[in-house]
Amino acid sequence: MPAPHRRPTEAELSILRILWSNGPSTVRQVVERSEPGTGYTTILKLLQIMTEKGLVTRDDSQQSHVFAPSQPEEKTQRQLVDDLLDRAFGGSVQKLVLQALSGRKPTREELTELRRMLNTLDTRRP
Amino acid sequence: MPAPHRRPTEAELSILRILWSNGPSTVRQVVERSEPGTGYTTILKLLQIMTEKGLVTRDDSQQSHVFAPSQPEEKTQRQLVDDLLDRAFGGSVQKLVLQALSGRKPTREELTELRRMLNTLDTRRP
DNA sequence: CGATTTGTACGAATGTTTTCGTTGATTCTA
DNA sequence: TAGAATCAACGAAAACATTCGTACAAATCG
Repeated sequence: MPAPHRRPTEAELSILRILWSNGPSTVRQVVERSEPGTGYTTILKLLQIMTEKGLVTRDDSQQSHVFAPSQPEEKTQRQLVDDLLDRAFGGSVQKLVLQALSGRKPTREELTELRRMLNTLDTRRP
Repeated sequence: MPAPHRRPTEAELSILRILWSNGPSTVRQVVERSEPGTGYTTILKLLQIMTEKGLVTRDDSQQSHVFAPSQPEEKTQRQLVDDLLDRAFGGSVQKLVLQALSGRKPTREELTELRRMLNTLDTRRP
């Protein structure tokens, strides 16, 4: 029975990002897309740990096992942002958005896009 | 020479939050506001490490040293959110905001407030 | 077939973060 | 002033995260 999800560590998140953008992958495929110089067994070990934690699933029907994220990207992202919201922003979405936007200057298009998002959330209200 | 800022760890961030909301504090004051059961020397040690890292400053002119954050809350928050943006959202502010908002249902007031923020950012454009 | 390549498993070394016991100094109090 | 309370310093243990060497199995190739 898969334990409840712990937050992925730094190295684990790097691997998840590769799996999300490239789809289910073998160890070797992950290594190829990792930071150059990262050892094969390092990635393998991490994937083994991630399997134990339930962060990824493993298909071992082939000789080279194939790993896939067990959660959709969005769900993990939401957990991470919720977590940061609690840990650093006292739960204030406004403050978080403000800091996110003040870091990089958003283009007018991005602002428009954000407004559209807000409208969608507003009208879809119960 | 103060080393460049590393990202505060989990425990360090909890302490920073207390310092931000309560102002400069002694070890004891931080302990009182920490998770019940946290040992005095645990907090002391963390504050010593944080002083070395430059995350807090120490006023030792009194018998009980007084610690204060060396960066304003907003600056650290921005570092953290920028960091998460890179590590988990591929730099997309929209995706981050979307996940932040879809987590907790924002009230209409919050949405209004967010729109006001966007407008301010828009009109203050160079 | 025998050698090389490609793969998993595992354990141990290394590094980092968190916790706490102990020591000795200073201050308070009876 | 003696004993109790409060404090900073420090080192080491415990917990967690990362990296890699080694062993051995399966597939591939000459």
